[in-house]
Order: sequence, then structure tokens, then C-alpha cells
Amino acid sequence: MPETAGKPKRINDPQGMRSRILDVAADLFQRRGYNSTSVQDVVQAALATGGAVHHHFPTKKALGLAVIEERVAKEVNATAIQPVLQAIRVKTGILAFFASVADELERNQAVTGCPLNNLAMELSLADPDFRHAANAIFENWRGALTQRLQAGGSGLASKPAGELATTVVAAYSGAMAMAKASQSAQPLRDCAAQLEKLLP
Amino acid sequence: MPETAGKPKRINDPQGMRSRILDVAADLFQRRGYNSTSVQDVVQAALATGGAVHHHFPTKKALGLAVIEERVAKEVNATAIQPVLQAIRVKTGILAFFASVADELERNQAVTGCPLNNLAMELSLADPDFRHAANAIFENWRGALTQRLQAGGSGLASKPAGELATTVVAAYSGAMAMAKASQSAQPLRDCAAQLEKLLP
DNA sequence: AAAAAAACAGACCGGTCATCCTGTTTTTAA
DNA sequence: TTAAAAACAGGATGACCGGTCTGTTTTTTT
Repeated sequence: MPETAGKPKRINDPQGMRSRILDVAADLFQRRGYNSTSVQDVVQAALATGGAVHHHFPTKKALGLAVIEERVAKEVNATAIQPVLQAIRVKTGILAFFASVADELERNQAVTGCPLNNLAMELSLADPDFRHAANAIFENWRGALTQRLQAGGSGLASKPAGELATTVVAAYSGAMAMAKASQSAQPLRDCAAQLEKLLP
Repeated sequence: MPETAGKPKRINDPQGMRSRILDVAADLFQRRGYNSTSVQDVVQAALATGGAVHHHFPTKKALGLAVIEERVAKEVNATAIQPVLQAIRVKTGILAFFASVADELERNQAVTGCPLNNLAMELSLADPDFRHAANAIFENWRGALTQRLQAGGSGLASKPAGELATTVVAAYSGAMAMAKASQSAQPLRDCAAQLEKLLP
């Protein structure tokens, strides 16, 4: 045979494949939910095969756990925790976070909600492993806010700082739930306006 | 044949059957989620048959919508709206609501979360009908709180009343999400303590 | 270079799910 | 009383899902 009929030749890229599967799964779980997404959906959207997905994630649960621990946790840290920690004032950081999420929601067509909240709600009761993974992210977030609220000149005492951190996280999660149901960013803005009165 | 071998004789009780199916479905959807509950599960738990369930609810979606509109809406009204409307002060009504839910969570073994929030999160993106049904309940709740916050001597202006109502609903929903993930009533109590500072 | 391990491909299977369908019984309408 | 409708019973069905399994290709190890 002449050299014209060259086969596509496979190139192994384990890390890239794994990462692509995780990205696609995180996106589908976020948009359709865990239970409404089949591994076949993931296989097709990732342009992978059943064998490849099974090689990296033996079960759907393993895939779900990896999405939570490697994608959702990272996103929460990048969008919710770091900006607040690095802001000059806690209050401005938190309000900016709410505003930026609201802005982003209004840019997109659909409000798909908070990935952490989505998966936590759907899977917390189904499986303890999922629940612990989701809870760890909530706790990490809450802890970072608590510390930040206690630090600095206008630092709060331990108890109110913890309560306030919980309230900020809860208001955000709940506002996202309402935003998802109403397909509007208004709940985010309303909560931010009220949190402003509460934050030091 | 003698009278001893009497057949069980069926008794038709359409309303009772329908109501029993709805009760069971509401309970299962709440504890396991909509997608993780099969209609067979409902049939068995309700001591009914596939034919009976299908007669009253032709599709699973019809059953889900009926649960939201006839059970979840009623529960939200009974546990979250009416007590606040009938309370002497808005603040005491809302704080009492948070406290009573927290108390109830601690009495039970498992925190199954807020039924409205659970179904809204799981189904809002899956189907517009579900989303609208869930949103209507959120809106009804939010509207009742807004009105109550505007009324009376210490009445708020329209804008802050609406914002505050949204914040109360969001804080509750978010706190329930955190409670579900942590299997603890603490988030409810923390939020209530902070809302106290916000409510007139 | 040879052998072993990792990475991927893709068919296959048992089980489940939502829905449909054909009867039978009960109730209502005429 | 008779006809029609509503209420219920329960099996059948086709699609899909998650997991498994066997085989091939690529990469690493020795």
C-alpha cells in the first residue's frame, strides 16, 4: 500500500483525556444534573469511548466524586474564596463576588445555578461519600470567610464571625436556587444589598 | 360455596387513592429525589398498582407536578408563610420559624432538606413546567413576606422590604442546603442569629 | 529488543425504568 | 335495569443505563 492511506494513528494522552472527561462531566452534571446524565452522554460529549472513560473512572460514582473534588472545589475557590481573601475589605470582596456572579448570569442565557449547591442537593442524601465531599467544600468556604471576618482592624469575635460566614454562604446558595427557579439574577442583587448592612 | 370464602371485594376510593399516592410520592421525592425514585417505588409504597397510579397520573411528570402544586406548596404555606403572617411581630415570626425547623431537624435522624428547594434544584433546568411550578411557590412566599414587612407600624419601604424578603427566603434555602450536607441544624441557627440583626 | 504495563476501543449483558395496553370491577348516568 | 364511564389490576414492551469483558494499540520498563 502506498503512503497515502495512512491510518489516523492513536496518540495516548492520559492526562488530557482524563481532564477532558472531567470537564465535560462537570459541565453536563451542572446543566442537567448527575442522575439525568448518563455515562454515554459523557462519552459522546468528550469524544471519548466507553473504554477510555471506564479506564480513568471505573464507576459513575468515581466520576462524580472526581468532579466534585477536582472541579467544583477548584471553581469555588477561584470564584468565591480567593477574591474575597484578596480584597482590601471583606465587605467589598463579598459584594463584588455577588455582583460578578449576577453579571455573569445576565450574560448567559440560562441560569444553571451554583455547581456546589446543585450537586450537594442532589447527592447528599444518596451517598455519604458525595455528602462528605460537598460538605468539605462548604466547610472550606465557610472557614475561609470566618477567618477573614476575624482578621484585620474591624475584626469580629469568633461567634459572630462564624455566624456571618454561614449567612453569607447560605444567602448565596439560596439566592442561586431562587435565581435558577426564576431565571433571573435579581435574588443575588437583593441579597447583596441586604448583606451590605450586615457586613462590617 | 359457603359464606366463609368471601372475596376481599374492592372498594373504589378515587380521592383517597390519589391522595395516598401523592403523599407517598412527596415523601419519596423528598427523601431520595425525583430522578432516583421510580414509579414502581411509589406503587409499592402506596400499596397501589401500576394501573391505579397511571389512572390518576398518566406520566411521572404529571405526578411530580402534582406533588409540587398540591403538597409542597401546601407545606410551605403551612410551615413558613402562615406562622409568620400570624405572628405578632415579623421578626419573632421569622425567627420562630427558623427555630422550629431547626428543632425538628434535630429530632429526626436525617436532614432531608427543604422540599421546595430539593425539587426546585433538581427539576428547574430539566423542564420549564417544573421550574415555573417551583418558582410560583418561591414567589408566593417572597410576596407574603414582603407584604408583611411593609405592613404595620414599623413598616418598611417597598424596596428594602422586597430585598429583605428575598434574603430571608434565600438564607433559609441556603441554610437548609448546608444543613443537608453537614447533617446539622447549626446553619439554620447561625442564619437566624444574623437575620435577627437585619429584621425590623 | 522483548516483555510488561498502561491506555484505549467497542461490543455485550442483566437489570431497570416509564409507559402502554388489555382486561375486570365498581360506580354513575340514563 | 341497562349502558356508559370511571377506577383499578397487572402483565408486556422497548429503550436505556451502568458495568463488564475481550481485544488492540501505545508507552514504558528492563
